[in-house]
Amino acid sequence: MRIGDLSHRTGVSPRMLRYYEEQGLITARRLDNGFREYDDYLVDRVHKIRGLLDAGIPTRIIGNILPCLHQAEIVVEDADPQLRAMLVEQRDKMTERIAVLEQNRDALIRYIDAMDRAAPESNRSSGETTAVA
Amino acid sequence: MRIGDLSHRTGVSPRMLRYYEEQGLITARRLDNGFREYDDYLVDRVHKIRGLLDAGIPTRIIGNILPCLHQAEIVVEDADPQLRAMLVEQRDKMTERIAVLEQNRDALIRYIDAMDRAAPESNRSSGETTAVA
DNA sequence: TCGAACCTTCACACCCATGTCAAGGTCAAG
DNA sequence: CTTGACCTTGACATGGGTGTGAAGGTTCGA
Repeated sequence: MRIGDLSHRTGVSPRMLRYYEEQGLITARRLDNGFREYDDYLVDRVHKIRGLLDAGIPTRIIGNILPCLHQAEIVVEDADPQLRAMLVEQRDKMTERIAVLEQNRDALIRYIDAMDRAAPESNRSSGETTAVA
Repeated sequence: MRIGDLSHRTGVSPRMLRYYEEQGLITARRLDNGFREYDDYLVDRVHKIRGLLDAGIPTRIIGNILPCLHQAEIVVEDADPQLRAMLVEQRDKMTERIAVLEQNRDALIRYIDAMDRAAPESNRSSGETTAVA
């Protein structure tokens, strides 16, 4: 698949796909004409990158943890303590971010509920659920 | 409390406190000499701002949702549907971010576990727990 | 053969969160 | 009165993620 295809399949601009490559997050083979050729698994990978980026993780960190994210048990023979420390740090930062987000989301939920209770009948702008999911 | 105090109590630089004020996230009274004077409740507020910023929420959004975050039931008489839509959107984005972070953190946890199983005895760099907290 | 649609690299430009520095005012302690 | 620690505003700088445009190559269908 070429860069336009990957872009369409992921909703990420070609500009950004080249940037992620430059940052070492994805790699592409090259066709004879110089065009980038991407493997299918990169669609998922790019989605994962987007999610992490949106969650405030910078590309440098993403690059570090990405190899460890797909499945464990694979190539865990090195046991580099540096790497382990970094992973533990990122794990804890994520846990912290999760706590903050949950707390604030719950406050939002309560506020929205209060609005709805204060003004029944109105609001409810089409196909949207107030459920917590 | 003046800016240096607030800075010490929150770990946020004076520069950033002024910036948050400029962005409408906090406000300060002024003393006769022009110095900013902060109320105690701002310590918590600044911590909250930091948490949201670290979680990838931009100041503009923070400014919008912050008034709704402290307690519901207060001044919910307006029932502006614009506001409600924005809150719902942010609630959903947070839920999404939480899901992404949990998923990736869990992958990290599995990977770390796998490392530890592959290389017992070593690692374990002092006072750190592998528990999920 | 031509044009459209794609690709390449490179560069400039933007926003945002942040640091840092300069030039100056306030105030309390020595 | 001076010094040092604090405050003010304003400006310039930087890094990260992103958009956009120029100048040019490839490919394919009319």
